[in-house]
Amino acid sequence: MATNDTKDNAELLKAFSHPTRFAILKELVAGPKCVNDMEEILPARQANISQHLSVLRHAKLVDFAQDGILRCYYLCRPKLVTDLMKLLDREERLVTRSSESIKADKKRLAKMVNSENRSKSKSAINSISTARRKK
Amino acid sequence: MATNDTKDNAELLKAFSHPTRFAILKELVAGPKCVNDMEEILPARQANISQHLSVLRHAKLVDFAQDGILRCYYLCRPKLVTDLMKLLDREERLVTRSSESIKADKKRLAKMVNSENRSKSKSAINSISTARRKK
DNA sequence: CTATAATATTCGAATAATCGAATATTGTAA
DNA sequence: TTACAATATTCGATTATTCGAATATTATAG
Repeated sequence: MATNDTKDNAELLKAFSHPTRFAILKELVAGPKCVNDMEEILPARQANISQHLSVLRHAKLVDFAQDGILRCYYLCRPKLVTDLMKLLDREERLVTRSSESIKADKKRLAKMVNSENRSKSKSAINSISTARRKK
Repeated sequence: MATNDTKDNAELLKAFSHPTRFAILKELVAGPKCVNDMEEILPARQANISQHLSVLRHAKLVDFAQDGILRCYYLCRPKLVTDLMKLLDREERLVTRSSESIKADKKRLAKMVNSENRSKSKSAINSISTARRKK
């Protein structure tokens, strides 16, 4: 059961989560670009862009092809990046829930779990919280 | 044409990009939870979880319903969160590109742009870089 | 070789994020 | 009321990020 790549996932998202790096990725969605080109477009200095590219490289989000003196950067996981961008462009109405609707959910969930496995210990059918404070 | 929500997007992703916050979101995908419940599951102290929940709240990723003394947190943009999780679970083979393939791309792109609008200035059909250094 | 353009790296200083300890708040039961 | 359980907030101290300036590297033209 593959859990806890949580840390890796969080780390990957951290690479996305700086305005300049995000902008770089957005640029690269449109096609490969040299640092040259990026400097024209982004409000950041050469060294800084280089630093951010290095972060993106370590996150395995970009790579580059060298052409003489130029380095042309491209997305090395283009689907991940473009799909993430699309996700973020989507609008989603904010859900609001009442504690009653949540309790109803828990009841439903408990029932399902129950009918799937009648030998497990049951809990939290009426209480909204299933936990007791730690020692 | 809506550009530069870049900063907002980066900020949203920053909310995701801490291991504890990511873990909280993951928990909430399975259903609403009280802080109580989270403390049981996560390797973090009460105050810290509260702090992270506050960050998530400001990012409008979670909200809570109060039931007496309990606060039951839930995802207020569940689709965004679950779809993002799914994206991250996907595997994508890393693309590698040669500078030749990139040049070919640029040529193709230039041709398309050209045939769409013949009056725009053309550039960078043969050079991999389209930019000149700033002053 | 040498000069140069493109890019990377190093190094501090400034800023931001994180966490625990202590304390505050709040709803309810007694 | 008072006490208590659940949660939030505040406050520093620690650590991590970020950025610019200066410098280094590297490929090529001459």
